[in-house]
Amino acid sequence: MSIVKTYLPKEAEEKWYSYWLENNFFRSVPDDREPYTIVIPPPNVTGVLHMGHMLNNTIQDVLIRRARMKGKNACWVPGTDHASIATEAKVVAMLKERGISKKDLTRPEFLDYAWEWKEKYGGIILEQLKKLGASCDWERTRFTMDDDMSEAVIDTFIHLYKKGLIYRGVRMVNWDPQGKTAVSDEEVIRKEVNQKLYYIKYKVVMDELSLLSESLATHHSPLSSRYLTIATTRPETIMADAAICINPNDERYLHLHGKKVFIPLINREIPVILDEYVTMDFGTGCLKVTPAHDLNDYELGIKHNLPVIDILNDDGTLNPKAEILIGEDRFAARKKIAVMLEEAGVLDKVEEYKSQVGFSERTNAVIEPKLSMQWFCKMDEMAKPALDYVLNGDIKLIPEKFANTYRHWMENVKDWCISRQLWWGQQIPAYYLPNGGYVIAKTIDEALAQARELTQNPQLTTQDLTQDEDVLDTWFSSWLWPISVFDGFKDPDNADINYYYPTNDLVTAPEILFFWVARMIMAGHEFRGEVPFKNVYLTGIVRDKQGRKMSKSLGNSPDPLDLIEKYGADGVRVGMLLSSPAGNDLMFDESHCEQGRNFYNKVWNAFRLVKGWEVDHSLANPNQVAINWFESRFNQALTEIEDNFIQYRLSEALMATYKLIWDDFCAWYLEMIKPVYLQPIDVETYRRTIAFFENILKILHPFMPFITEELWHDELFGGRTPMDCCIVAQLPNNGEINSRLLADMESVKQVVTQVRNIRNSKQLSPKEALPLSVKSNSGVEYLSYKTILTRLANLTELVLVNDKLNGASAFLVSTDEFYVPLNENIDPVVERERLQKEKDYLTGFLKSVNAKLSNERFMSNAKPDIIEAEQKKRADAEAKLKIIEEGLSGLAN
RNA sequence: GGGAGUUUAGCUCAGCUGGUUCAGAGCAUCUGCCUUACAAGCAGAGGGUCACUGGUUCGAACCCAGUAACUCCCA
Repeated sequence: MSIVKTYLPKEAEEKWYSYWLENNFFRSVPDDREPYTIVIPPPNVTGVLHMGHMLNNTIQDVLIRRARMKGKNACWVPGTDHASIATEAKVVAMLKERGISKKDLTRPEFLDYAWEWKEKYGGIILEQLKKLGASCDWERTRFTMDDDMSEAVIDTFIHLYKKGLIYRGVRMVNWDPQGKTAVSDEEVIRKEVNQKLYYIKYKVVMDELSLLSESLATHHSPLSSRYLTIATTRPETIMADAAICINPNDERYLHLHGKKVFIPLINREIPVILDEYVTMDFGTGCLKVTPAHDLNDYELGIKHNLPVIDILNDDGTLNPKAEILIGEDRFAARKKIAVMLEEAGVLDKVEEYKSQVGFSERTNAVIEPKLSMQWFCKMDEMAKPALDYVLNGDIKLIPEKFANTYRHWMENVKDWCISRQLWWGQQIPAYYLPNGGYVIAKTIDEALAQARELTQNPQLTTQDLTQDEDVLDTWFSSWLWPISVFDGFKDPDNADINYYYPTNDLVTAPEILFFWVARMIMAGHEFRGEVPFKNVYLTGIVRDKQGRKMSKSLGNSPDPLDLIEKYGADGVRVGMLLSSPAGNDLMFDESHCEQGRNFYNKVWNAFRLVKGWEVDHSLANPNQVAINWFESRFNQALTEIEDNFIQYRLSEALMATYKLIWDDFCAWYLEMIKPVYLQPIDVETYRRTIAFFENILKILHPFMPFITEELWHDELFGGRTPMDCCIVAQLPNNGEINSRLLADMESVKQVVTQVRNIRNSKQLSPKEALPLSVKSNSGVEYLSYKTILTRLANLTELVLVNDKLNGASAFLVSTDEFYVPLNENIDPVVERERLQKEKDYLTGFLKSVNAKLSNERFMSNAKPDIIEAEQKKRADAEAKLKIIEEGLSGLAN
């Protein structure tokens, strides 16, 4: 055979991907077919392909290819996200390497560098997706900072501002002191960290009365009433304390009600306040309240009307309001103040303590809760319809369990901080007036007009206006993605948006269900009055074998491109999908890719077999039964696969395809029909087998696009026109299923297995043909399967008998009795043991069935078909028992 | 601390409305085979107290309650 024994994917991948591109198979323009649309979750423009992308995009590609093969107009829109903070960080780092500091650049200069960087590295991830086989319509590639995409963002801001949904205000935000920007809650990663819990004594301000009561009551309390002790992980913030809070029900501290205390080291007086918010059994039960530096304290401060003392600069160093340690970094200050407290004799003790600390997703700096002036988008009003879409099923979350989480979040939604103290992104269209106040406008000219009107001052010039320095959160771009990629803002009634929107499926990670998916739904409702997509398929996290999330810092993630190199894109795709039900984390193991590789190699070798056959037109077709069986089996599998896809059970759809091909087609069908070595095959079997093979290529294509396209074009399948490609072939239609034939064949397969088993256990060579006698009690006509049985079980003869055969190896399939007369004697002891075991099992089984059937409550409560099934079980078991008992008594003789 | 989820074979997971000979699949393992498509393979086989304890029911992996362990989200 001239064809190589193992399939080499590399060449075919490059060849066919180019071919698909050249022939515009990924291109979609509106026509009169039904659309099927997916918008890609735009990866960060700074990103490189990681395993999460592989999983996510493999799923999208499977869905889009299948839709294409079902005759839909399939459109997969690709693109990237400008990722303001991540990209800005990378550009700053790049400039630093070149010896340039961001501080020394003007905004336009910096942006020039940023765009330069984006042009150079921005497309990498999309190129990598091509290696995976992603069939995106690349002509539609978008970037969230493209001019018209940015315009949509600004228009949206203005629209929402006019509606009163955007406002400016001072709020507690997550401050990244390294990036010197606010970040959203979702960009904060909480990690458990070993910290220290410092117990600090605050001196109580004493008056004479308290001194008196102290002398009367102290022996009840182990704590000195001259001091109270608080526990904190952040001693450097004591200078910002506004109060000490205790629980009014805490009997230990009744004597502190209405008192004041001194902050150590700076001796500022602060009140003791009462609030049930304080947990009595945490720490000492005394809580220092620091409104400027803790979200809960901030709220407590508002409730008790406490002053806000902010002692930190934007970069995390202490400012003059701290009075001491001015200019020190917060962590250096923490160490120093511990020493100072110790020296002052007010550090009671230090304990090891584990707690959750927030880190910036981008810079990994410890997040500082900080009060600052920011822009916010109101969420309540928009959240309601967005919640309803999911609750009433207009949008389905897959798996459904995420609806709970979604609901919880939407019912407790907080306003969205949309400003970021960065340059890379869409600059907020707010223009400040010289005397305070601001206007919101798309251009500076419009801003000027508004400003003149507002101030009634026609002398104002653009020079007098200052645009807000900040940019908008990247998610404020990406929430518009399903609309903006089709120009739905610029041109709300254009052909594309009318045709493709709402899109069909969104494939993304549950981590961004809220800050991306939910907001897209809000935007969809706000700007189109419609859902942005109908189904949201939530993938899991790709983890390593030990269950750890794959990450660069852990170094536990394989490079996806290396995997493709090693196992082929088809192998990796299958590897990703084999064990990744929706919503479940994927425990990735390279062996899955190996399994994928083995699978395409199996397909390749099945092809080699068929390819090698010579046809003899004079031969009759001996394989009609096998052909009919496989046809039915194929149609049955088609239904199973379709059913799995409807339920988005992609792993199971793949597994059904895998088993159909490997087990039914290769292990059974091809073995049934393949001619003896170097013998020709009849034309009918040949023709039908090739047709089966072609259908197999079709159903396999969405999972393994490359090998299927490669084989599709082989001359075995006849001539192909240039546009006749597997990628656009139409999936086979459901055909007839002969269930009687399928059931019979299950018995036939069991017979084959049993005979092989006998051979195996007697250590006979597979080459040794054996005779087989059958006493059929079930009505299955085994003689009509004689060709198959003879072939697969390697029989010398198949004869029907009316009586059991003594001295032969026997087995039962259903209620049919089979006998293999062997030259050697059957060991009666072993045989008796075998039969007795089976008898015991059946007796027990029959007993349980009888118990049901004689139970009145079962008979009156169970559905008729259940009862019928039980009756059949009883009949079958009784028949089998009878046969076995005959066998046993035969042995006794 | 609040909420959600998970727990089925060595591993990764199915198991639908409680009811078929129901305890499954793939991988891994073991045994025998280099049998002319494929050793990346073929033919067989062995693996489980369905986390635990109760309850409901004629009947529970499945429903209910509690317990334990793990995971995620929110504080």
